[in-house]
Amino acid sequence: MPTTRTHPATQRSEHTREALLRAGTLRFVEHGFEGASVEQIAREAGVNKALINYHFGGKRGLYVAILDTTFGEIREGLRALAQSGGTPEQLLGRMLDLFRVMAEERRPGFPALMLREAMAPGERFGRLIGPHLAAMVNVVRLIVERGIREKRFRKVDPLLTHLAMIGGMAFFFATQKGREHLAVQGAFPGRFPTGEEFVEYMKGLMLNGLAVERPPRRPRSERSRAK
Amino acid sequence: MPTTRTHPATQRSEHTREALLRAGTLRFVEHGFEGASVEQIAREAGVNKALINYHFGGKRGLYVAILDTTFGEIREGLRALAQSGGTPEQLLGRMLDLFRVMAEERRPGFPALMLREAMAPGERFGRLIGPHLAAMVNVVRLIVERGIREKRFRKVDPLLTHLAMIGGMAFFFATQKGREHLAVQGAFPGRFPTGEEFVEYMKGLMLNGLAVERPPRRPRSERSRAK
DNA sequence: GTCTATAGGCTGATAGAC
DNA sequence: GTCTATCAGCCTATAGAC
Repeated sequence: MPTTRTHPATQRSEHTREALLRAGTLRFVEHGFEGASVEQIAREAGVNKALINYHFGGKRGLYVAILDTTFGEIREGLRALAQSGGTPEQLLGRMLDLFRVMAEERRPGFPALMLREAMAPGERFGRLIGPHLAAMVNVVRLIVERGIREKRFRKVDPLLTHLAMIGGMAFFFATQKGREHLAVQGAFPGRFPTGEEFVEYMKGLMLNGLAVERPPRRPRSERSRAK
Repeated sequence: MPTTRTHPATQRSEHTREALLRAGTLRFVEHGFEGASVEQIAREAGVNKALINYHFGGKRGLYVAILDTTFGEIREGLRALAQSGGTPEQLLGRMLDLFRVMAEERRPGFPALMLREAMAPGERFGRLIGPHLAAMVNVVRLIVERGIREKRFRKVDPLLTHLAMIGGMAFFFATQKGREHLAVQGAFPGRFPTGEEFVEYMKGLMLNGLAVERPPRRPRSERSRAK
């Protein structure tokens, strides 16, 4: 079988596989499954295009392998997070940090992969991505439900909370390149916020937005400026 | 010229154009530009595929026409919103309502179109979508800045506010079908929230999250349950 | 304006030498 | 495992009849 290695991994084949996974990720993230071509991926990986068929059984096989490894890693990170201690506020913050690290460092482009799959749900969507997404929803749900139980959060819907928070994050990181692109053309207004900036903003928004006590409608006077 | 009509619009050609625009939107939204085929679009529109070239000058021409009309309408709605009166809170709420109406009724699929473009920024991205996005950012910026000036909002960054809010909205509506799909397979946890539900949630999150007075860290006792 | 027929390019995949 | 050569299929676009 091509996809499961028979020889020790200390061979050129390992390099080939990983080069294809890396180049494939880049192309699939930017152009989607249909938009990417195996020739371009192979060229970018510096290997012959026939090797995509040999190692992964075809274009779709490469794509599935990429989704698998990517979301497997995300899920592992979530598992560790769910077991760690702290207040619900801290856990939510740590989840946002994890998302950023994955999106910017460990698995660049994973938000775009996720979004593309969710927008064009084929058969594979449910089987492949579904369980991983469900795990993500579940972590948020546990945190939010605990926050509510401990009277730290308002009685919000955990699923809607997940959608608003993770949706905002996925959108931001999936469209970072687009903003850069616009920036170069001078077509985008204002600054080009970094991932860290956005994550800090999101933490503030969520923690204030979820907090129990409602602020008074009329502000008395100017106080506590957010730095 | 094919794209600008010379004859009165009371002809079959008008029907053909609109059938192609409608079918094209569906296909482009679901499969992206590369993933959609003109043959399928023409079949779905019930017209001959050569007419795509006649009326729009080709596949790309049809796509551009779709982006143009879609985002033109969004922008018009925003213009009206910006001129209407009310508190910053009301304006933000009305903007979210407008987004939902556009995404679910007037221009189904527009969030997906926006996302796909933003994820794969080509040359046309800046020229075509850029100005429309800039207009969107600008409306949020004006509202948020007024809210801050009037001491109703915290001193938040308007651009980050826009990204979190509109990003969450775009994500939600672009992935609605995906959730339905998962729901059928039983792979998605929990309910399947409607657009209206999500918009109401987002209003609450933003207004609480942006509000001036910070809630105390320790809740005194259980009060004011959010309905 | 609409349709049929067809051209021409590109894509993913495979057979077979090394 | 890697590479070259090649194929069949699909896709967009066009020419020309009506």
